Amino acid sequence: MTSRSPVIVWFRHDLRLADNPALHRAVESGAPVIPLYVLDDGGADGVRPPGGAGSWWLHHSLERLGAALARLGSPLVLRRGPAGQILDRLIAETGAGLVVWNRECEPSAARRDAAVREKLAECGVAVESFNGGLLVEPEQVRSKAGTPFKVFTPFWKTLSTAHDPARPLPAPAALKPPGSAVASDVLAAWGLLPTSPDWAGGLRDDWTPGEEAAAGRLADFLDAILRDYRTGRDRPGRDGTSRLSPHLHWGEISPRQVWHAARHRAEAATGLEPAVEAFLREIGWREFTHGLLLTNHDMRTEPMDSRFKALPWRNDDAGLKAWQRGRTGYPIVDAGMRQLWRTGWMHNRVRMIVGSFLVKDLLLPWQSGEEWFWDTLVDADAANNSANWQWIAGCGADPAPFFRVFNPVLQGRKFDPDGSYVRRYVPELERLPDRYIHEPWSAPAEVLAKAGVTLGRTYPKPIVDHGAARDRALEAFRAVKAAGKVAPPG
DNA sequence: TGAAATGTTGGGGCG
DNA sequence: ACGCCCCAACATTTC
Repeated sequence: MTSRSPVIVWFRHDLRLADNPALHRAVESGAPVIPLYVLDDGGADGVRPPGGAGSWWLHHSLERLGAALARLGSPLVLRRGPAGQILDRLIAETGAGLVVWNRECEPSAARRDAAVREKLAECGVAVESFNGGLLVEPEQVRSKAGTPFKVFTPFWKTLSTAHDPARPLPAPAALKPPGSAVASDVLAAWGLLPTSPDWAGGLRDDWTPGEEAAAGRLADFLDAILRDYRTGRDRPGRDGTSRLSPHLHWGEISPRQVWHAARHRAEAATGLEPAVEAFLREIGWREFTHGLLLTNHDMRTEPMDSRFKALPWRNDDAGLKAWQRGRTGYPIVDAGMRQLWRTGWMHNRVRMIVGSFLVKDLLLPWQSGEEWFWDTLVDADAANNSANWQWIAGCGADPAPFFRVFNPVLQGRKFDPDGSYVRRYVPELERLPDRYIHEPWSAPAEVLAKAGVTLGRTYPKPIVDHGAARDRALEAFRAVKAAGKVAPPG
């Protein structure tokens, strides 16, 4: 390959300049660089297109990336359609001799990439791929027996001690543009933003997509939030988590950047080590769920513990709708679902509570929760979303025990003791005293009246009785677990 | 990264 | 002073 023959950098979930191995490789080659993003929203390759909230994020992230690439000298090329065809055409137009990308774990994307690679090889175009999205490639984290870990803790112990995540690569200083301009779609014409109605106001208020904002958020988190992370991360009414999930999902920041920045803090300041450990452990869960995709290709739809296929899920459209819209009558659940609907994100503690409520209290299939989250979360991620739903349903790898049923009142009292989270997202309960904020149905009539609450009118009555629902779930789950058990000898 | 039921303990009121 | 009971606080087990 001559240095005149351009290199195509195919961007996917790596919408950044810094620590981007594929981009770095292209720039190092000295050849002209053509940055490309392909939107395959018809799902021709079998890759699930982003949902509504994800599309909103993608639009803005591409906007930022495009501006940054243009500043460096080679604008981002946007094309729409099946990736293989798009690449063929672009290679024909530009004479590119090398295509580079950072690898994806999601099975249909990996299949697509393998097919593209093979097809390009036949035409004499080289492909190089890199690990840009994980601390360590999942194939490299193995038990002593050489098998993938099924339990998180030993996985993380091995990864964090036996491996040393690579140092982040610098962002390129400049890009050599191709000889002549390459045609690109206009981003606005992709229709990734909502129009009628424009429901993205809450997303705009809470989020700034893009690499610069991601780096800023990491710095703020390390400066101001990390110190109290171990308790603060469980308090949804506070800004106590990193909120990096959408930035990580879209690759605006890499886990290696996060890892090294956090480790550096732990070395520079005393007393931070436990907080850094707790935080990086969460990054570890991301690694773990991505690795699961390698051996569980249908993790999105099929329970990893196949006994759960027999679970007698209910069919209850009204219940599902009440859950989706935050009208279950349980304030902490409704606050969570409304935070999701309004801002495209939900605090992790509350994700567990609403997940438990859907799967255990309503006995509705975890897949319906997965689908709703896919459409509404800005950080919706094939690995995390599926694995975490399976975790809460009890059918995943290293799952929550089936008998662990969250009590929405106790969880509310414990993690939102002053009711600030509920009041922010369920304003019709704003004036209820703390004592009743998580269980309005047990407030005396005069307290409700004084707070302007009429149950069943201004705020729903609970759609299920938690105690009874818990018993129902335990019975259903116990039967399923027992059915698959091998009878003990004797 | 639970909750509820059940068991244990120890202090204090009281006869 | 002592035994008895009550019950909160904590620990254990069970789902």
